[in-house]
Amino acid sequence: MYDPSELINPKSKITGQSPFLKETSHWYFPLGKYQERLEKYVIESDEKYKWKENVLQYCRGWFKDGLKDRAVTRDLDWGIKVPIDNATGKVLYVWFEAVLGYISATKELFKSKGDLEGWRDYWQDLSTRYIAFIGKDNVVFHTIIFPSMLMAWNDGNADKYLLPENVPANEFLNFEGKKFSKSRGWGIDVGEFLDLFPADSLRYTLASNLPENKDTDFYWKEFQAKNNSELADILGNFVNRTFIFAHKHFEGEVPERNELIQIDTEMIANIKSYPEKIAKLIENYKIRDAVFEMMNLARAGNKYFNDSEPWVSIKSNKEQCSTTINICLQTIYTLAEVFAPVIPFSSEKIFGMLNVSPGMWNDISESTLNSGHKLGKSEILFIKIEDEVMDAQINKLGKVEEAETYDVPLISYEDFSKIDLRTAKILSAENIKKSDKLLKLRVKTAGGQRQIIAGIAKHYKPEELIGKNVIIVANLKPAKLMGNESQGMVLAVEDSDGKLNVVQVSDASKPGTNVR
RNA sequence: GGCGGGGUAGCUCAGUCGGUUAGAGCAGUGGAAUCAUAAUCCACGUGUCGGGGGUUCGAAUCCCUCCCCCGCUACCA
Repeated sequence: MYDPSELINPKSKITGQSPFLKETSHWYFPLGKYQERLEKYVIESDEKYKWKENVLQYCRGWFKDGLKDRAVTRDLDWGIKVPIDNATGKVLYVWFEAVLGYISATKELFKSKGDLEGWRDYWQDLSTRYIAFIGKDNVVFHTIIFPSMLMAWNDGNADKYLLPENVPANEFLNFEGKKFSKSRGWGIDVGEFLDLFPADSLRYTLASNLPENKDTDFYWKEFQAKNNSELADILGNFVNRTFIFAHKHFEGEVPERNELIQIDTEMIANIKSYPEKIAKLIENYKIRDAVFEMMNLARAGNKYFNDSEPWVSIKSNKEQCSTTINICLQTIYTLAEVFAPVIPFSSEKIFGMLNVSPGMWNDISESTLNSGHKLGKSEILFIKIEDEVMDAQINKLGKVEEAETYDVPLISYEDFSKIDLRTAKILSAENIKKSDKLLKLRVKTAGGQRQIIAGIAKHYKPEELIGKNVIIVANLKPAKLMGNESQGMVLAVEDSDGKLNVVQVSDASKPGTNVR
């Protein structure tokens, strides 16, 4: 990487001008003044709330180098103008302004609701837990810069702002092995995505593969697999088989829970332990593990259903069958509760199918549903995504990428020099009988006149070409096209409409001039 | 260049302040069952833990070195 001042003879790619140094002045934030307090803040927050190791490392690195005062203004003609008199042409540095934008946005939100003070609950109420979920590139702005700004304000004002309790930064999410890039068409727009697939399927896929420890990728195939073999096959099918069974054999009601045998008590223990386990993981920002455990509860449900064999006991021991279905339904209630943060729409559907309203997480118990409670209508929760649908998305990507990639074999200068390119003046042009593509041209070039057959009849009328100065490949081996010998080739390029345009040169070049 | 993170099974990822035969899900192979969206359940992993060197009774884990990927490093948010 070069410093701009080290470049030799630099030029702007756009204007061709050379950059020059100029003097300017800026407003600075005295970050150095806050180092001690910031270090204390980070250490204490970590002790209290257990910060992530990578986040701590970032901070330690900055502290070790020593915090330097930072310019918080820039000379740009766009951005947030510095709101003081002698600051014309100055805008706020993005990270000095963006973090404040979080507060402004909250204020705006409440203002639009007609509540001018509501924003304070989020930024100033001591019971608020301020947690910054961000990507790895933003760590220092949320652990050092913004907290120092808030400290500065808090020092001089009565209304004090909260500092983040934790900044559980994630790494980056990539797309099909490469970085997202709007300009290169690599990725998919969320809105577009949601037109095609359910939000919950996306939410589940993202949550179960969150880049908590390192960069991860979104793959269409993985999305399909997660939707089909986890959401549909494991969770969806467990819910579906239970509901169908209850409607078919128990009149759509929650059946009695009778005498418990070992697998019953084991499953009941799961209903109690999973929410606790999942809650703990979420509180420690281990979302992936939490999501995995959510699905494990559905797995346990399937296993319980399988091992209990209600399709056998319905005939031989209806009381036991009744117990099995009761416990399966309680499990489904629990699944709806624990899955709610990840797949809220499906969760709501399940509550509807159970004909109950969602409760509080801490109230989840093994007997939330009373026997005799009437169940709602059951429906399929997740539709599987077919291969063809997925392939269509993948193919779409390939096309964009192909068009953008320039990957052709290199040739040596020697190879290039073998090609004899010459200017040529078109003296005459005429259509060739029985051909709708070819034109017969007479051109003047090096070595006198010659005949060239060009495949441009669909793009030019003969008379349009006469007198044009073009470029030809002069040493191409002669070939016969539709019975006419062609002694060379005219260069042409296709425009965005698919029309061919012959490459032209100015009249100043004598016909036969070498093109280099 | 400096700082930080990462490189572990076909794929996506856990595990890393040294310690029993390195794990999970998916995919794959075989079997069981048939209530269910042909869904479910059970069984099956000889992986150069990026390469090389070192410390140690013992290294994916600590140290050195090299390679590759990502982020930050005063004007993209």
